[in-house]
This record gives sequence, structure tokens and C-alpha cells, in this order.
Amino acid sequence: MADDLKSAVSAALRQALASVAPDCTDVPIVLERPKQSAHGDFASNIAMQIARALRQNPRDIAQRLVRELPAGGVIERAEVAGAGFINLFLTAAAKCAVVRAVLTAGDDYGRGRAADACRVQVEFVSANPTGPLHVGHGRGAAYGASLANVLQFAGFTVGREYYVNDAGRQMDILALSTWLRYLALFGIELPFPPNAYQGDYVIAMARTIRDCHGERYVKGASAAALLAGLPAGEDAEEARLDALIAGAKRVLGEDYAYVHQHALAEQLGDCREDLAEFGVHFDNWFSERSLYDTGMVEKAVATLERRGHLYLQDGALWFRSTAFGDEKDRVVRRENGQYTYFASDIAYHANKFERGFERVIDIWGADHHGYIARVKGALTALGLDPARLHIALVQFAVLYRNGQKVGMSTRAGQFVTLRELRGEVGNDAARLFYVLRKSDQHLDFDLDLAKSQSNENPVYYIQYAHARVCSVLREWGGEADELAGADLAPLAGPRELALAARLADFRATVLDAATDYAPHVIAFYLKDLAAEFHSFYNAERILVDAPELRLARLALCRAVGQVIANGLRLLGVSAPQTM
RNA sequence: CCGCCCGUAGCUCAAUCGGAUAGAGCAACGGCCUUCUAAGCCGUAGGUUACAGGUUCGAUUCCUGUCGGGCGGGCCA
Repeated sequence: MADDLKSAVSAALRQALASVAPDCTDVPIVLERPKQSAHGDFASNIAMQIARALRQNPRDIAQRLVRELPAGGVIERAEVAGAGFINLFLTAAAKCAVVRAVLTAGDDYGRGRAADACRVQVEFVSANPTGPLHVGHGRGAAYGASLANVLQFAGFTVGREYYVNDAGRQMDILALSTWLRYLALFGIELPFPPNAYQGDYVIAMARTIRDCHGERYVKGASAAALLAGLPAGEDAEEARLDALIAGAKRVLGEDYAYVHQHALAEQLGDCREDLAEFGVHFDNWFSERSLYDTGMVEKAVATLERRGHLYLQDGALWFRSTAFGDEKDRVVRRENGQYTYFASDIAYHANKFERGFERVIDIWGADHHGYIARVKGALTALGLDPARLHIALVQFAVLYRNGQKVGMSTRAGQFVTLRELRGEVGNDAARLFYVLRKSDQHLDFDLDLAKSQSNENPVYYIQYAHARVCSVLREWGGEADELAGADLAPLAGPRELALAARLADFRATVLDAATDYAPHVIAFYLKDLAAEFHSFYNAERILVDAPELRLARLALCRAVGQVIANGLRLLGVSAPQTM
């Protein structure tokens, strides 16, 4: 209880409010941390909030509230300021109590129970397994993983999921690309389609298949036969690709599934390994194809049909999404009988809720924002509450090299991979860098800056504070666990109290980050806490001769290290003992 | 043309769901290592919050409009 200063202050204020303005007790009490220390540890605008209802001067109301504040407790004194603010100053004992709370809770300090905690699914990355992850995926990965950690720490039961697009045309293009490279290894060469996958990893997969199975998958293919009858013309590149895919399926027959499956397994495995090294883990990898295999797509479409939300036009089956605020209606089943990606997406989202998630968070690239209306519309049409689905849009990271924007195209194999980035700047810097901006904000990723191992990387600043704490504790050499019992009364200096007050903010910061789906507030909090610590470290000596003061400062020190470690853990960044 | 996101110090970004004198880092300048790690600290300088109105005790925040930037607007994913 001493740990949660805010609720203690809030309760005191509420008690005063009950006697001053009994009719206004249902007004929420907002406490903020003033920017200036002269304005106290907390400030409330409650008097201004109720001034209109009471038809009285806010300053007078504030004066009476201050007089009615209960004596004792965590509040040392209160002042009325400005237009009617109540500035509240806390006792040193109240501020320092957090140190003991941190040391007692350890790794669990900051773990909370959000008022709206429930079962929530976070689906993120979900990149097509058609090649290596690039730096754009990296941002979604870092954001999603950090958000999931934050939600879990805030009391939610979290499911982390990756949606595997293993059923679409893109996978067919990858299978075709692989097979064409494979044929080339046996001298069967045809011009490699410009819109197929160009990357070297495709050639690597072709070699693997050759090394394991020899010429088994050539199946008498010839360049001439494959090229025969292809649509001509500059506008027909996509059609040519589809014709080549059809050709590959015809020649390979049953074996097409092997090439397709091999490419999928290879790329998905690579992706999984990449993410694991990045500290990003999933509880479930959900196959799009399984939605078809188990009839879920048909079922979802049938449900929409039964509810009267579908109609036939031009041979295609349309969902009347305009009825739910979308700009135009959307096709769910094409004229050729194939379901669209949207159809499986409807089934997928219905399935998420069928699995018992009370809330679902989708993390998408910002270029998908046009899909929000139709997916939410489909949920509504299925009788589900669209408010239970939250879509977090992550803006793309724009790369800069030598001050120039780096163009990226997956198809052309021209991109900086997540793996390259991790190798250059390290996992820690990459993870922190990615969540240092609000997710819906454009991220200018300066490769030269990120690559430079200079102190411009903010990760060092935070980690350094942690390493310094460890260093002091090593120098002291005592039993760190005993610090939880240290007498904290000697902590009375302004920097010590400011540091303790900052520690007490951690719990609320975690809840804020969870509520707003904004892990970046954790990063900013850690920067502030580190700054407060560095300032204290430079101004005061921790290992002083006086034993009481020394123990108290060591306890404070260790509490800072603990909170930094806990915060960094949420962001997937390591907390090194030495640097 | 329409929709979504955005516009804050020279640069990259914050600003506690409408609060008090808009804050950090980098870059610039001046200081601090015989003492727990200088990847650090202290100080100086830097602003009409794109622009114009509106809402109220109070606006970077909410509303309208203008300008400027990004992304979308397939029976593609």
C-alpha cells in the first residue's frame, strides 16, 4: 500500500471531497505529476472540475479541500496555486517506502492487475513466408513482442500468434521461383520472370532440393514447353506468372506439393529462427490453409449468407460491407470459384473469438489501414462486437543510408534484412530503437547512425545505469538480499527523494503502456529513470563511511537496478552487469 | 477526387486522455575524472507547437478550413 502513493493520495483527496462537496463525490479524481517540483509531488485540478457545478470560485473550493485533508498519512502538506490547483507534497518516508517494495517484489515489481484485464490475443508479424524478414517486419516484431510482454505484466492473459499465409498466390510464386532455379541447375533455363522472387535464398533452396533428391523434380520439363502459349504483352506479366505456375503444377503433378511445402517449411523455419534470435516468441503459428482444410472459410461465408449480408454479382460473391461503413462492397468468392484473402480473414477473425479470446489485437502495417472497415464490418455481420478487435497500425520504417532513402522491394530481392540489421547494431539496440517512437509514427531509421557504435544509441544510456548499479554493489561486496531490510530513513536528499518518487511511477507506467498499447512509454520512462540515477550518482557518493546512510543508498541503488532490469525485460533488451 | 496517419528547437522525437513557465537526445559552446565505470554529470544557447479561425477559466491536445508530407483507394496479398 505504501508502494502505491497515487491511490493513497487519491483516497485522502476523496475523503476531503466528501465533506466539502457531498454531491460531487462521483467526480473522478485526476492526479498528475507536475513538471516542476515546486508544484509538489502530485497536483489535482479537482477544484476546477467541480467549480461550475458548485457555482463557486475554484480557489475557495481548493482552500476548503486542503483544510479537510486527513492528517497524518503520506501527505506532508498541500498548497493552493494558480487558478485552483491543489499541490500535494509527500513525506520522505512515503516516497522511500517504494524502495523496500521493489526489493521485496524483485522481478515481479511492477506486475499489476489492470482493471480491464482479460484474455487477449496479440497477432503480429504474420509476414508471408516467401523470404527473409526485412527491417519493416522488424518494427512490427519489436512492437508486438513488447506490447504482449507489457500486457502480460499488467495482468492480461496473452496469446502471441503468427498468422501464416500458406494458402495464397504468393506461396505459389515462391514455389515456382524455386522450381525454376532448380531447373536451371540442370541446364533447363528460361528467362527468370521479373515478378518472381529474385533473392539468392531461392537459389539456395533449389540447391538443397537438388542435393537431397537429384533430378527427381525435373520431370521432363523443357523451357520450350513451359514457355509455349504464355500470354504476351507488357501488361500481361502477372498473367504470364500465373500461367507458369499452372505449368509447374501440370508438370510436377503430385510433386508440386513437395516443392511448395519445402519452400514454405524452409522460409518459415528461417523466419522463426530469426525472430527467436531477436527475442520474439510465439505461442501459436496459425495456418491460413487450415482454415480451408477444416471448412472454416466455407462456414464463415455460409453464416454471412444466412444472415443476408452476401449477394451475387458478375459471377462473384460479394459482402455488403458498405452496410457497415466501408467505402465499397468486397468480393469474398471470385468468379472462378476461389475465395479471396478477405474470405479467409473473416474466418480467421471469427475463429479467434471462438477460441475464447475476449479481446484481439491485430498489428498491421499502416498500408493495410483500408482493411479495418471491412474486417470490423464482417465481425459485426457475424454478430460479434467489433470493439473487441483492436487494430494497431505500425508505420513503416524508412531507411536512410548516407542521407539517402533506401528503396525496398521484396520481389526484387533488394532490401535490408532484419538479420543484417541485428548483426550490425545488435539485438538490444534494434529492439529499443524500434519502440522508441509511437507505433503510428513514421520511423526514420538512419542505418549509419544505428550502425555506429557511438553513445548516440539510447540503449547504452539505460544499460549503463544498470551496469553502474551492479558495479557499486560489487564494490560494496555485501549480501544484496539483506538490503530489503535496510532502514530507509537516512534517504532525505532531494536527488534521493526524486529517484524514489520516480521508482514509484513504474507500476502506473506499465498500466499506461498496456492501456494505450504503447510500449514506447516504458522506453521513455527508463530514459528518465536512468537520467535521474546518473544525476544522483554524480552528485552523491553511495559507498560513504556512515553505515546507515551507506545501506540506505545501496538499497535505493539496487531498487533502481531492479526496476531498470524489469523495464528492459519487457522491451526484450538485456540488462548487462558490466559494460 | 476520396479515406486514414502526421506537421513541435538546426536534426530525431516527448509532452502524464484539456492544465501551470512546451521537455529530452544529437549537433554548437563552456566546465567536471588522484575518489563507487566519463557509454556519465553540470551549465549556456536554441520555439508565434505549419497557418487562420472556433469551443472555455486554460488548447501542442478537441472542432472547422487552408497549406505541406506519408500511406491507401484490385475479383492482389
